[in-house]
Amino acid sequence: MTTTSGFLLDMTRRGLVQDCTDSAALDTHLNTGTRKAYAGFDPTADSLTIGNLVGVMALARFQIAGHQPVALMGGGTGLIGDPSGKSAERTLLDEDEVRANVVSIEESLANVWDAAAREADQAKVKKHDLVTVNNIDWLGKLGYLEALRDIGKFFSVNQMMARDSVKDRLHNREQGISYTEFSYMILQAYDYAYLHKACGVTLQMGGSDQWGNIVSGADLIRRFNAAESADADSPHALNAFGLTWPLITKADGGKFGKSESGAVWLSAHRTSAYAYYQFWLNAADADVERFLKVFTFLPVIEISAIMTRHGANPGAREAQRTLAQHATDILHGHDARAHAEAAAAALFSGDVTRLSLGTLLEVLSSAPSTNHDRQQLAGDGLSLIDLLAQTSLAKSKTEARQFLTDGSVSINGTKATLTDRLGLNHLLHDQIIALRRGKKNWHVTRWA
RNA sequence: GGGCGAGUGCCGGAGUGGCCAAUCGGGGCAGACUGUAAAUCUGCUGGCUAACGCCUUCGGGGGUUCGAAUCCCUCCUCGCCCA
Repeated sequence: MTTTSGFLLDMTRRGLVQDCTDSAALDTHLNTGTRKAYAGFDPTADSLTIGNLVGVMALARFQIAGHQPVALMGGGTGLIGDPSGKSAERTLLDEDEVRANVVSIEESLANVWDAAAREADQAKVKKHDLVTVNNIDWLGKLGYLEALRDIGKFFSVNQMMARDSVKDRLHNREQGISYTEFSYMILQAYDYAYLHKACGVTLQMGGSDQWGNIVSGADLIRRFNAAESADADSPHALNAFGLTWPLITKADGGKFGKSESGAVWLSAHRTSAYAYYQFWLNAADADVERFLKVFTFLPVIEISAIMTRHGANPGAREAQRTLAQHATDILHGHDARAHAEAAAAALFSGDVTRLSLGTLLEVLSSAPSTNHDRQQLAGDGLSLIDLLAQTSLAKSKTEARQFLTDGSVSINGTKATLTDRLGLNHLLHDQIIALRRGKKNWHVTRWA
């Protein structure tokens, strides 16, 4: 076998290894065959967020290294809720909702797997397409008595209680932990055991907060094997590895994954390609190198070269631009990336008048909009103050006046004044007027 | 059940009969500068008005007073202490 599994090395270079069970054995394991690894995702919403992207990228890297990635959708465990890092009991979702979420999430990630496949081709690696599994398919069939007999007996309650995630909740009188959530770790450990036995998965990956769950799974596999065969030291039994990456942080201490408009999602219908591109473009200098390593497929050497150039001329922000381009390419595809860039160019130059109607609408598709009666534009026209108060740009006429006095508002890219009135001549393509407040806040008014 | 204390604008926190739309700080928004960054500086931060000014706000309701966030009654909520 001539695999070039530099997977562990690559992950390490990118700063993506926090903890790893027996790294030497894992390295050998990965270098001596095509392996299967999985990472889990919670379908608690119809889209993953950017925080989940590390896991998605890790699976993609695994594939590019010539292995077989498996994405586990926690359709079953999602019905329960992971107590890790949660200070309060979760609200339970129903099964239909979770199934729909899984479908939506899968769709949003299609581009990532395509991108990974291309990388694999380029690296001339035999690619093994990602497999998606949903744990409701086996957890759903698991009977309660069966679970207690076959799985529960391998778990020590004493050990479970010692977990930080449990301890925190146990010592919190106001937010105790229900038996349901307490059982979560058993289910997750069982997932690994199930995938290990049914599909030959030998590595589970996750964020550092999942370390406990991952180790529990590996333990369970060993215990199953010990119970089944007298020879607990059989090679098969030992082939259950775990790997975690550190939580992604920002240098300024802020929470990673938040933009000014809230969480950054991976589904285009939640966070547009444009907004996604902007999110990465706005990365701080202190963060951009790490982000390049974690969120792009660019070789580490190349990233170093980019950072050297960036250091020489930070104003050009080559690093941020490269990051935004690659990250957007991977998630939304090249076309969407190109549109996002064109949109940014038009929006930040403020020159929207030369854009075609199609481009204009697309560029501003993520901006809020309102519909108006074009009769108002006839004759003397409409006072800009009055209109602003009706849009998302100002919440009252007083505020609108304020912004106009400050010189913060522009009509179709031209600075507006307090006394400006809107007329038919302002219409772009005879149907819309684009208003902007400050540098980045756009609002589309449609006139029919 | 008893005692004490507190509830103010997005948040923290002043104000204890008129000068209070309410000091100040944080946050937010905008302008200048800049690299669509950071830092810094400036302005704004209940609503209406071109403006004088007017209207609605200080836990809810009621009252005293020419006049209340400020005094009284009552209700609600929260914190602390004692049973």
